[in-house]
Amino acid sequence: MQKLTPAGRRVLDVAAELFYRQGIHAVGVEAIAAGAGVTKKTLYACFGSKDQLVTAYLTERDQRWRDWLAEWGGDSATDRLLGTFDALAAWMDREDFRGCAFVNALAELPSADHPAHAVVVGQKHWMRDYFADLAREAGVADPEDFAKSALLLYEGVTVAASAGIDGAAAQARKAAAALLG
Amino acid sequence: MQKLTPAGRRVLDVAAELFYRQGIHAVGVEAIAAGAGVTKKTLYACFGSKDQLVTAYLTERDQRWRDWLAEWGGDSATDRLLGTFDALAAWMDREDFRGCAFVNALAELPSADHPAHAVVVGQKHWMRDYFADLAREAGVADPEDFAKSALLLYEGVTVAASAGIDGAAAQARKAAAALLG
DNA sequence: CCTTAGGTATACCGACCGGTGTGGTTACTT
DNA sequence: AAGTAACCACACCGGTCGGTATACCTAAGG
Repeated sequence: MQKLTPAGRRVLDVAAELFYRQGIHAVGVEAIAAGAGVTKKTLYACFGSKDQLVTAYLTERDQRWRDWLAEWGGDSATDRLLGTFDALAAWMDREDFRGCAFVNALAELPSADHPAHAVVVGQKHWMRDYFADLAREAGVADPEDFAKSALLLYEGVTVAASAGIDGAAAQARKAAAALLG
Repeated sequence: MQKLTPAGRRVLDVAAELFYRQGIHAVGVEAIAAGAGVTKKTLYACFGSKDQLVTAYLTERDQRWRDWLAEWGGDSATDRLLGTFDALAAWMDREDFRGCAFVNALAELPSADHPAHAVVVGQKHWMRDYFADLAREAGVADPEDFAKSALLLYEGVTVAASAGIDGAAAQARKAAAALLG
């Protein structure tokens, strides 16, 4: 995403908030423009279409999550590996959680042709590779195998939490530790 | 759900297909009525509102999944426990999978007041209890703890599969077996 | 000094949304 | 024979959707 004009920046911030909070289909461009104190004309000048605005929203959110993870230190590779679930717990605490934005987007955008689809798929594969890299560094016997299981636990956390199941992140961390052996 | 008239039955079948395939917001009552060969008047006589139709769709899908699980036999409690992931794999193969209908519904219906919300939450808690009961029967040391982890894996499978990750169900089964010790 | 980028405001477009009203037809029940 | 439940056809409602058109304003840069 190239640099945005001040108005474009406001639009993307408001869109991100509304899309996540209320869902993509449920939010109209009119409401986004109004929330950003901007006319629809400006919104369309900056993003071209609602679909592209959605894609920009997901792309930026993906980047923010990767930055969040990168800053989440840990002494050893194992610490950083299991720390992923602590980072997730902390992320979910920041806002009133409404599930994984990428999973939610997938639910609302069935067409595989939608540009947002690739962003979501990319994010999940990146997470799996992230787990695999750390597992390799930690000397896990089969890093790819562990990474696949870790991804399942990771995705399970967001779903379970949004369905009102408490302590999902801590549970996932415990299970992942058990799988490490 | 009380018994439906033939027209109501067709409406619910078509609605289930369209809601799952295209998403709830993306499907209008007009399209459902047309698909069922029925007028909107009849649709509203049978279900009252789109929200109630959505709720009926999820409720029936929940029941179908429980029936599917119940028929999925297994010699021992452990077999039935791990067999859940085989049942899930088979379920996902039946149709061209588009994720967990309940998770998708949650993504599209942010309001916790929506009657469908309770159906989704109920389904997830039922699954956790299902795992816990089987784990207890199988003599697992801490059945509740295992059930929580199993639920995470279970939810992870549907998300990962819809994000194009192959072999998620088999991976979950393997991980669950490892957690059983 | 004049152009251009980045805005403003407002009105408009066709299409579709969930939901209702009116009235007529069929078929089974009592 | 009368009544009723289940359905059809069709027209209509106010509201919102994503997106565009016209016209004007303002500040920065050659």
